[in-house]
Amino acid sequence: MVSKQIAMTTIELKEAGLKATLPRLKILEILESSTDAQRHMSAEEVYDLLRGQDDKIGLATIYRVLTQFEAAGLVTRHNFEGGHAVFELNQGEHHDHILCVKCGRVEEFVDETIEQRQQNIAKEHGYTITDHSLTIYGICGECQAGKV
Amino acid sequence: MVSKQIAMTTIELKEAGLKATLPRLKILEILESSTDAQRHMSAEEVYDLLRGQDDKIGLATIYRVLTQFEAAGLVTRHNFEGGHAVFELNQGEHHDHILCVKCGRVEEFVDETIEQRQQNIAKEHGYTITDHSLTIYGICGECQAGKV
DNA sequence: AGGGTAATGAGAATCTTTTGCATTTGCCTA
DNA sequence: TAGGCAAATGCAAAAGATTCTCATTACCCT
Repeated sequence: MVSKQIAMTTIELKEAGLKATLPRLKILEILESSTDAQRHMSAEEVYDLLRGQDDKIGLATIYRVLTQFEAAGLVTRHNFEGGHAVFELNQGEHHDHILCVKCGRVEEFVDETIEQRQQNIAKEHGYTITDHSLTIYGICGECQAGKV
Repeated sequence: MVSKQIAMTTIELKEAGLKATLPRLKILEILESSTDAQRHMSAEEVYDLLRGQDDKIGLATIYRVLTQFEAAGLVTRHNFEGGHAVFELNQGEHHDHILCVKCGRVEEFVDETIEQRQQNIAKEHGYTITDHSLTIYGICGECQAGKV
């Protein structure tokens, strides 16, 4: 039921300290219902998906809301290559990304050793970590296999 | 002597398979003479430096040349946070970055353990690595010390 | 030195993201 | 539950970064 979905997202927004407005609910819904293959979406993609289901929400609002979600810790913004940022719903633990430069597929991974080393490196340089981003670019198995 | 500098950069360009034009020589010179504190420059910054020494080179050319340099392996483009790319001359070995979100300082580091783990992760996922980028964001010692 | 080709400059165009402002909506109180 | 205020939204314009177009200029080869 849509109403139950909405009810849940309303609570999430309230908990994040954000007023539960319709645009915010819709955007959060889009992010939560995204499949693995499209967990990483640009503002434009969210905009198009919402237009597709004829909830017209202004692009400016999408940007504003995603930025607020980021500040509230609900989503993470990634500056992968390509000139536009992509957003991902925060769920589960922190992870890094490996993406295919041919087909654009994005996969996630967690590596405790790397996490640990990063902490050490920051300490050695006298930094307090606020964030970090590790992205491996490569060619995925499928793309190596053939079709391009 | 400037002429010796030019002579050297000319050779570098030729070796990279690029015609040795004046704009390319000037841009390469700027990159090579940059201090550690400004090894990572945006196209706009290169443009301003060149204007400062009254070699007026169009911004479009800066972008074109930097992109060619990247393709030729002379420089690396980084998409740090902040909406604009920065370029860095390739010299010495590969390295990653740790940067201060307060003052913008960028430092470099190399960690063999992390490099190794990345290779393993790529292999586990069936990828052939073409590139990777690890950036740690934090607050440097100086900025923690005081002056916001 | 002369010519063909590739490179450059300037500005227009494009793309992504932000902002200003009038209008609307969520939420709290009476 | 209605009323009102502050916050949120939509639209259009602006801003910032990067790319493209095309006429002009500069390399490089012979």
